[in-house]
Amino acid sequence: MNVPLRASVKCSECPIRHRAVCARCDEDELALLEKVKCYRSYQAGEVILWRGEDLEFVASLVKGVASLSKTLEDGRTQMVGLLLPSDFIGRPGRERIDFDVTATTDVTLCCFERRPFERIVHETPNVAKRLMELALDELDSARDWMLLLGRKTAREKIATFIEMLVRRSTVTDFNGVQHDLSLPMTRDQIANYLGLTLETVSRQFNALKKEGIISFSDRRRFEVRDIAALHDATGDDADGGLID
Amino acid sequence: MNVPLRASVKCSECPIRHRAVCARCDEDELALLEKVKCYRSYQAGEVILWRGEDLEFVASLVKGVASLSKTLEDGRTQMVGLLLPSDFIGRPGRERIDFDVTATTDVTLCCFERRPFERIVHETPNVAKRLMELALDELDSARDWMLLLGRKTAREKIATFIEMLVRRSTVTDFNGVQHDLSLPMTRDQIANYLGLTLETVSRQFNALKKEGIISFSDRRRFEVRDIAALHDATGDDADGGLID
DNA sequence: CGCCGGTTTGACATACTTCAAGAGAAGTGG
DNA sequence: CCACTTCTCTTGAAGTATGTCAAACCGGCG
Repeated sequence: MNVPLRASVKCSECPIRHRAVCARCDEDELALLEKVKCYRSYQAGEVILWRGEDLEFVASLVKGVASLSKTLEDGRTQMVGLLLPSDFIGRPGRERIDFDVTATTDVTLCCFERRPFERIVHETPNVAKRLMELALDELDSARDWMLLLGRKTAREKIATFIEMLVRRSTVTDFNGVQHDLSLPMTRDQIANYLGLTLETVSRQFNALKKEGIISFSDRRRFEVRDIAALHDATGDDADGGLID
Repeated sequence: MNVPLRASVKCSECPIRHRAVCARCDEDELALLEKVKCYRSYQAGEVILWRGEDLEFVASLVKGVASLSKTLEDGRTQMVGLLLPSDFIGRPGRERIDFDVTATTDVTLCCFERRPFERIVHETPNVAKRLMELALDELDSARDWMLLLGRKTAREKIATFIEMLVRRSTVTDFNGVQHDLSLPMTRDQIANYLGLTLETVSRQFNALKKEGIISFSDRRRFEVRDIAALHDATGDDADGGLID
């Protein structure tokens, strides 16, 4: 459990300043948080929190990708959430979590000890409010995921997954040109995310490739060649959830 | 869209007083809510809210069962939530919802107009806090459901579903004796809940019946004969989530 | 009585999994 | 720099759980 502490960035220069739990804070409130925060890093594959473990800290994800997952007795596992920068780990008023949190890529967290943080939540409506928004956003995406898991075909699942990657990455740097995107996880992890096997994931990726909808420059980096066809393959309706 | 208004029960005598959004309110706060509340009833099958529709009210479910569902272009549908008494419909700060809400059985709601309610939330930390708890509970059960949808077999899904019914109903009246339970929905609705077809649901019910794990007194009423075997069939581990 | 929605049951189809083998990359140590 | 291992990914062949289609059943109700 290698958890090197790293120097923190100043809040005012933090890349997730405007989206994380602190998004609505004014300067004074930010100073309050700044006093108790500390950075931690994890390598890809490291477990950040075990299911059932006592939560000693809560955190904002600053950099990288982490996943929430649940496992059945016999080892079948299902990811139940994907955390991207600005997402929050841990909940006010909860001492435990019922899933494992794992670093999918190298990850940097902005951590707060749970107790002091809860006091701040209690006294800072702007933090409490933002926390509520984040929880509701997660609920929305959990429900989209339920539709995918329960009703979509393998092909639709893969297409939806790719479309989500495109959307969540071009949000950050969009200037007309489509860059290569990279899969933040292995086929196996994608399978656990989509409720499939890794073989099916592989076959569906290659099917979309053969149809010219996507192309790979290497096993992890790809490009979308035909975004309309990709969308058609998702099974969603025309404007599906694009009401940002 | 038949929405007869019904006389409200006094909050102090309300059956969901201690679990709903008002659970943490004191007498004064309750009076505030009492002033703006009103009851509405819906018949089984009626749509309470359409996806995308403007939310004019939010509500607590007082009596009955309602469901949240999402539908793909070609008609495949997936339930993404089941609302039981004390569950909340609608979210502060959200003007729309991205799923349909339908009355599964006859339903009674305790409604609040959205705007006045949001003002109350803003000024009443006890309501805001409870709303947060309810959202987090929903998030937890959404994640359990994702594991079920993504990784469980038809048999495990049915067993899990029955176990949930047992748990949520004996919570209310537990006195050692196990009464008949009734399925609050049709096979078709159960199928949409579990990500199956109605035929598979029917077959799995009958399989469990043949094995003596459950028995039916009629198509809707059943009894659990072997609760240990039922639990084994869920695929969950021994103490699975029973940390109430 | 006859219809009707919900349900059961059977026969068949198939999407996905499972099992197995091999191909590429990527790292390790000599 | 080259074996050697290891890990991830691909591809094929075969198996199976679940879906699809169709018919019959059942209880309730006009």
